[in-house]
Amino acid sequence: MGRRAKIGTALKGLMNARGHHTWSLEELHSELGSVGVRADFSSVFRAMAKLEVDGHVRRVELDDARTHFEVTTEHHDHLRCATCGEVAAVPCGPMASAIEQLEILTGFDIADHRLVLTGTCLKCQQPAPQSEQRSGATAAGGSLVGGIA
Amino acid sequence: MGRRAKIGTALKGLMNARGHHTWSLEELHSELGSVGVRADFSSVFRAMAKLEVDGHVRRVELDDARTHFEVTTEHHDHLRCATCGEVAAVPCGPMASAIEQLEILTGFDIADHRLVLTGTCLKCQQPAPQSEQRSGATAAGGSLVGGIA
DNA sequence: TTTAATGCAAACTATTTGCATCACC
DNA sequence: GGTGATGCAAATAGTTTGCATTAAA
Repeated sequence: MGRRAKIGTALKGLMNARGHHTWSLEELHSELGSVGVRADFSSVFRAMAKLEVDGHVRRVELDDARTHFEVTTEHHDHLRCATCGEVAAVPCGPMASAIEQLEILTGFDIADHRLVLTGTCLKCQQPAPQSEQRSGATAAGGSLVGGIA
Repeated sequence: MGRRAKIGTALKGLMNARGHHTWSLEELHSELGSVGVRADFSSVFRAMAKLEVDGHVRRVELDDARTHFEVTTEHHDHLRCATCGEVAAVPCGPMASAIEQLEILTGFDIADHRLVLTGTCLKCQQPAPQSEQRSGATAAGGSLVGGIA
């Protein structure tokens, strides 16, 4: 088996340490650096590919043009704040009946779905009490939905 | 204004001639060719950018890694057959209550959503009567949903 | 003449791969 | 020694831009 799985391990640790969060390869790479693990970008890429195959992470398509990853949990959808960039996980339970209706309507046998919601999070709806703005998807957040992980 | 809007016009014609369909730049480029209009890829790119700004087309993010376009109609979501690649439009009405629930649940003010469904279309659910399989998103289809355009 | 459209080539971004090397069993 | 992990560099894929040219008002 693997004799030197340092990067993969570090990546898993990193991702698990942050609660729900989605990561681009670039974010993973640079965060890894700031945790003291130097690694080539391609190594991060390959480690993530492996983690994906092994089922530890899942590929997430936001509308970012780049691939994001998240730790594998039960299926859920994503809600992104257009202001601060925070990505929250939302349960997809509320979608169930909509999907059922769509199956009837279209005759498709729907196997999977991907929902990306865009909006404004609670914090950013405030008149900015102490300038809570950010621009990357670097929030520690995800706390909005407790029943997910 | 434009003095020579040939490509843009041809593109609009092409897209309108096909009912609902989503197009990648590559598809647009090659289809344009087979309709007899030679154009550089970058010209197609720019023409589409213009059509988008002018509101004639809309950018669609499937999970394809490439950008797709569709003629602007009322907001709807997309359902892709995993077998034949056909992309159908589905009304997003059934989503309304789900989104409402999610707003309450998360506190987000949801402004927009994007839903991509994956499944098997009616044709491909059959035992393949006369081998109806394709692999690109080249269906003339979209007829499944009448109330869309 | 002025302006937008076009073609060609090249830059860019993000991802992916080839290959030699390295660490660990 | 053998196998997988890693780093470095380069290839890809898709998109986008710079620039000179062309066509129409």
